[in-house]
Amino acid sequence: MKRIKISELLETKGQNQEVKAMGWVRTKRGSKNVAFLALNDGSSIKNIQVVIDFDKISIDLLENVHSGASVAVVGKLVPSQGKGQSVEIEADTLELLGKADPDSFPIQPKKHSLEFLRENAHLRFRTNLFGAITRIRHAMIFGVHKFFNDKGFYNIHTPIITASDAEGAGEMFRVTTLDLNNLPRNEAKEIDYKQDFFGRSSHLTVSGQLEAELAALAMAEVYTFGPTFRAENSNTVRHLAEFWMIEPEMAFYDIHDDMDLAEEMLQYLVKYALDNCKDDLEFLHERRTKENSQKPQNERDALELIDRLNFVVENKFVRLTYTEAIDILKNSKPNKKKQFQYPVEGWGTDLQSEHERYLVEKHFKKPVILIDYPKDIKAFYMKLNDDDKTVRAMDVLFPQIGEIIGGSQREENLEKLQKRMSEMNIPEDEMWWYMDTRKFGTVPHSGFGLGFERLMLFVTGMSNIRDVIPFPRTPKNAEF
RNA sequence: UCCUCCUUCGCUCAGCGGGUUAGAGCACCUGACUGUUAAUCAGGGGGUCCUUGGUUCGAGUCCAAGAGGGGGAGCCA
Repeated sequence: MKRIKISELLETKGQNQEVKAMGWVRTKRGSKNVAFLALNDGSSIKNIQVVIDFDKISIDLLENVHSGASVAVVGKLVPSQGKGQSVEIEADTLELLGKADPDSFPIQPKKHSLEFLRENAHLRFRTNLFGAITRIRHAMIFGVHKFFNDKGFYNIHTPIITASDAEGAGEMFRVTTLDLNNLPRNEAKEIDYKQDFFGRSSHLTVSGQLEAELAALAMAEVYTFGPTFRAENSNTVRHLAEFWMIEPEMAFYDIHDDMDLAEEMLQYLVKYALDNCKDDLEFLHERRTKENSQKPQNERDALELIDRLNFVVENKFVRLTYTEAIDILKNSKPNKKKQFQYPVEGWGTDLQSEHERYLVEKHFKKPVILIDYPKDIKAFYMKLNDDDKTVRAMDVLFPQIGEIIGGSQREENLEKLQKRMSEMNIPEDEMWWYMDTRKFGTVPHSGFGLGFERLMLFVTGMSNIRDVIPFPRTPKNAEF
């Protein structure tokens, strides 16, 4: 007999038809004549109730059925006599597939701390919370590809191992097959990477952008969606050493087209979650609301989760220049009252996260896109404005997350690019292939990077990035 | 990397200003209960109080170092 997914069973009318369900027991409740199993198979946040009548099934069979055990049930799908569900299965046979010894199985039908579940990341999929996050994560991945496919973008697999360490997006993980106990040296006593696997020094990618640019300057509109690695010693709720990044790159787009695309994409993806993950979002909404009610008034969310998502879908993002932002911040109450840890003094320094949070959460109360940053605090490939002081960079700032997107119009003029590279000590000879696109048929083009897990934080309302990726990689942690 | 807090049965947490046999809820086991909704009620078992060293007549409690973890900051997506 063929198994039917629980999500499908829950949508079906109970008409005494014989069905088979397989899954993991969430809870077991019993009384003298009858027992109830809440069964889950990952297809939905909802469980199906299995009714065990001791006249039909021996009570001994239930001896090893505890939370976490896997079972196969064959029985009749009937309308439920109880209140919490519309249908249930009256079991005719119950087969224990795998027991879960309650003395050692760590996931119990109760609230666990997120820290505890992180240490049990191999089993945390078995909880309502991580089931919901996992389904939403899948939907968002699918939504990303659908968005770009519908717009005629091509997906490009950019390399995960790269030999260019010129980009400066962050510290890199070295990739090598050299014997670390016996490193080959050249005449200058330096490590001789000529003898390494690729014949040169190589690393895990920190961004697919440069390669995506190469593709965009032929295919016009492309995007990458792949793993990205940063060997920075960042210990925060917003950083991972291994994360997934979405990087579109578009020929013939200027910075304004770039911002339009970023805004459209974020709204599309949030709406995609609202439309496709209703049950899971409602669960997360409830959870966050409960959590909120236990916080002091001034730390509570202004909007509840689903309202916050709707708000982003329905409202235009605010756009302003870095210079305008500095003016607002300089004249802001917290700055005058010296409540910022880093006072806003002059033009030219980067904004601290407290400043970004003030703009988004207090001043505008909307997502904000900042443009035209000072050139000295941004990367070499960003297009210089006519003022010679600022570049056509844009950052999208979100409530509670901070920077969710960083992007720019790229410098397409060869001479200007070379000048910036020499100013910033980027070796041109390693980047000959990048320069070639500016030599041959260069065009204005733009792109941005979206940290997928940061989007997941926003959509799920979770507060730690380690909880929105199945197996987080952070400093001192690569378990599982 | 810096600042700060935490580590007590399987889980979540109490534990006073050092002083008898270290507590509770959940889970587990036993029993009760006419179909329960993280069922309920009664009883039971379960602890190298993170590790090492120190102070003390006496340390879960105080001090030091180490390990692991949380939160904040920096770097960024």
